[in-house]
Amino acid sequence: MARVQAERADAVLALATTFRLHGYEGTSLTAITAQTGLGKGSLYHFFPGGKEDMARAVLDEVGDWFRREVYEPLRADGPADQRLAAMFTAVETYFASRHLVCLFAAFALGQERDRFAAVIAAYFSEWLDALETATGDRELAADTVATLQGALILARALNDPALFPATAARAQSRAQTRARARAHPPLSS
Amino acid sequence: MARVQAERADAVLALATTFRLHGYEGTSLTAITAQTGLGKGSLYHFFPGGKEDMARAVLDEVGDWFRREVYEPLRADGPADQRLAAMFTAVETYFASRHLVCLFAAFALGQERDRFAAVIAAYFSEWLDALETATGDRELAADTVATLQGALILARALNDPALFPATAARAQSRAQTRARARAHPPLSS
DNA sequence: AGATGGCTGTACCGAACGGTACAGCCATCC
DNA sequence: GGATGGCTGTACCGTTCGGTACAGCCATCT
Repeated sequence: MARVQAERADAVLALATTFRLHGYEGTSLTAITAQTGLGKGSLYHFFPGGKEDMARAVLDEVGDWFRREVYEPLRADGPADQRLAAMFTAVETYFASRHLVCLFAAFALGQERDRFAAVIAAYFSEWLDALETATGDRELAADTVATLQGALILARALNDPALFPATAARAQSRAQTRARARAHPPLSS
Repeated sequence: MARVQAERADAVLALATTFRLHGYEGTSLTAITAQTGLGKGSLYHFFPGGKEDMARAVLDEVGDWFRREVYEPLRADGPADQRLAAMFTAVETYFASRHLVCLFAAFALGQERDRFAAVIAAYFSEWLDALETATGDRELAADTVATLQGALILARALNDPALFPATAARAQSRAQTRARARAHPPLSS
């Protein structure tokens, strides 16, 4: 029993890499068997729904990770500066070891968006909500997430990994400055 | 003779829509024949290199458009405010009628990135260079392009088309403000 | 030791894939 | 009114696709 869940979880980790590198359409079952080391029989035992089932498991796993490591800290107690810093640290280390690809962004661009529309929208709107909770500014939240996502694309497109943390750092100080200004408004406002 | 080029150009336009909606891997020759109204024979007459040749023609066409309508105005004479405004107007109207998908971003995320790496990198680095020329600030250029690209993803993911122009408008005023500050630095700096 | 059942590899399926070959249509030009 | 050649539809190629069927291995439990 424990063996089952452990190996399925391992498979999900390997699947995440494959889907990240090749996208949904571009991921073939052959590539999956190579990456996971599992035969088709095992795959369809763990994921009766086939490829879509596998992708959904990966999206769920990633979504849970962000919920736990990114969104919750944003809603925690403490100064906004600290909560924002926690988010940026988590996000930067996450994508640095994930080939600078956000799975949800990749799925949002292709035709697979319709198939996974609900879970994709949930991922981003939860992120926006948590950031709005931390900063009190919905527009700032949108600008921040957009900058991060765009920086991932730029870093991939220019094949310049350092561009992501550099852009993220500027977005962080901008967000912290504006959140601070909002918490302690100047007299003129 | 004129007939040839005209029909190939028409095919490229139809191809752009197909690749935008389905990505490179997700675009089948069957879908292409349906969208363009051309049989495989005609397609392989116009594009001897097959699917990759078709995609490359589309990327070239889009790249030329941006070079002409976006990058050149950024390098033109006149106040930075005006050049930036021209860029944002062109970009917003462009993507609004293109399903809010940047073809180069979509290709940068998938496995097709390697195949088209050079032309993808050229598209973004030319954009950054032109923006740096207009604002004198490389980091501002990166932040601006990243915000625009991220806003496209957010708008697609949340299925909220209005999010793109709203985010773009904030990025525009931010860029104009900072470019203005750079041109007329305050005494403290 | 024997039975159970979760798990696995392999062979295979029909469909669709990207790509090729080629006969012929039909507007142009002499 | 031929002859030319750009262009087109169609049949077909080998390969790979996602998915299924199933026999059997082997750790567990009695």
